[in-house]
Amino acid sequence: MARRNQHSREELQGLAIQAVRELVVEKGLEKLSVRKVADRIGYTAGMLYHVFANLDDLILHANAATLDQLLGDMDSAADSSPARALHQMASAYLALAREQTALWQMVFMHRMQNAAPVPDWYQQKTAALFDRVERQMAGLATDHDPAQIHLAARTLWSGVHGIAVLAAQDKLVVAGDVDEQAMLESLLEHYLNSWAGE
Amino acid sequence: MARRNQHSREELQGLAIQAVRELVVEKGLEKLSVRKVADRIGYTAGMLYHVFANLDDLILHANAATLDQLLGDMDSAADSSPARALHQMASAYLALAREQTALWQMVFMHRMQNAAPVPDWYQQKTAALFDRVERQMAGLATDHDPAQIHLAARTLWSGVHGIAVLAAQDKLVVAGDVDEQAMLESLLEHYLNSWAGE
DNA sequence: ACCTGAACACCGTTCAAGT
DNA sequence: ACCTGAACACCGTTCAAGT
Repeated sequence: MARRNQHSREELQGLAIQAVRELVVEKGLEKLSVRKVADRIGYTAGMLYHVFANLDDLILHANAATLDQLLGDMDSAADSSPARALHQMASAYLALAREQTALWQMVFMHRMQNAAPVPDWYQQKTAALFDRVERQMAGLATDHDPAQIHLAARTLWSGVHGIAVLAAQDKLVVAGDVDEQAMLESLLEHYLNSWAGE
Repeated sequence: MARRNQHSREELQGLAIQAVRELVVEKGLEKLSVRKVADRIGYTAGMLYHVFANLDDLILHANAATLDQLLGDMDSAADSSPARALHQMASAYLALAREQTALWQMVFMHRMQNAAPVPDWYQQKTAALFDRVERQMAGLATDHDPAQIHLAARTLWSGVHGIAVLAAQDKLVVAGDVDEQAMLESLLEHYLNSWAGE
């Protein structure tokens, strides 16, 4: 058999992406396979290679949906004062790691095979994330030059990311005796205190 | 054939661990396989299951060597003043991520299969790392209670870890326009400034 | 044009059988 | 007791061939 034509190319992509997200939530990233994705949507594994370049490409597209969701959450915090906005953005970032651990892990822990470069469209999405932070930092300390703001934004957000890593790990590995939300507040308060000048 | 008996059980373990570390440095974690490890040391894959529980167990043992090296580097910084010791420890942590990226990645990015729990002996090694940090933090602010010191140590070190993640990523994915050493100094200076009270 | 299904080159893991 | 080698149940990926 062949030529079923029940779905357009775009519908097929959407179905596959949805299946990836479901499977990863149900069984975890390490159990994900092209064959299982194909099974779930009622096609063969070979078909997916007509619609995606390979498994990495498929995962990247599934991650794009998660990143868009995160960017949306972070944007809805942008109206508050810079300090409040940064707190809310960090909380949104941590919430994803805690509540959607598997999806968060797929975004931030998945490494490309063959050390293949991450495509441009994807890198732009992750760069957009740092931009949101930088913009708020700029509003917080108007006397700092752009290079200082760039460095501080990346420093602060690396810290937030590190806490999210710990939160995701603890949820998966061992229930830690840590309050990640408290760590987040400690980081933001003390770092910004000193950086923005009290 | 069988019963070659050229190596003791302990020698076999050492050979396998060494082969894992070499292979991961040469080809990366995603290319590592039980069969390749066995090939490199001149045995069959089956043999490794008489000496290790499975691939995760083998990787954990290889990671133990890296963690011991890191703990050693961090300990040799313990003589300085608390603030200087923390800077040196953080630099040692970052140096591992930058210079031994593949080994660092295997320690901090490898997830267990089947969501199996990380064994006790391994968790104690990673806990030892936080202990080193906590001890220095205690020396820095004698008026803070143990719970505050515990929280601050984990917060600061999550930040250091986040910067190391970024450094490893940039080295593998795309040469970033970031100076991670400067980020480290920014984090330590500002966080400790405010936390320890100016 | 769209999709299949078989094939290729791999995996981790187990375990009866050889010495 | 020590280790092999074959087997099992999987992988990602390709592509000639069917409709």
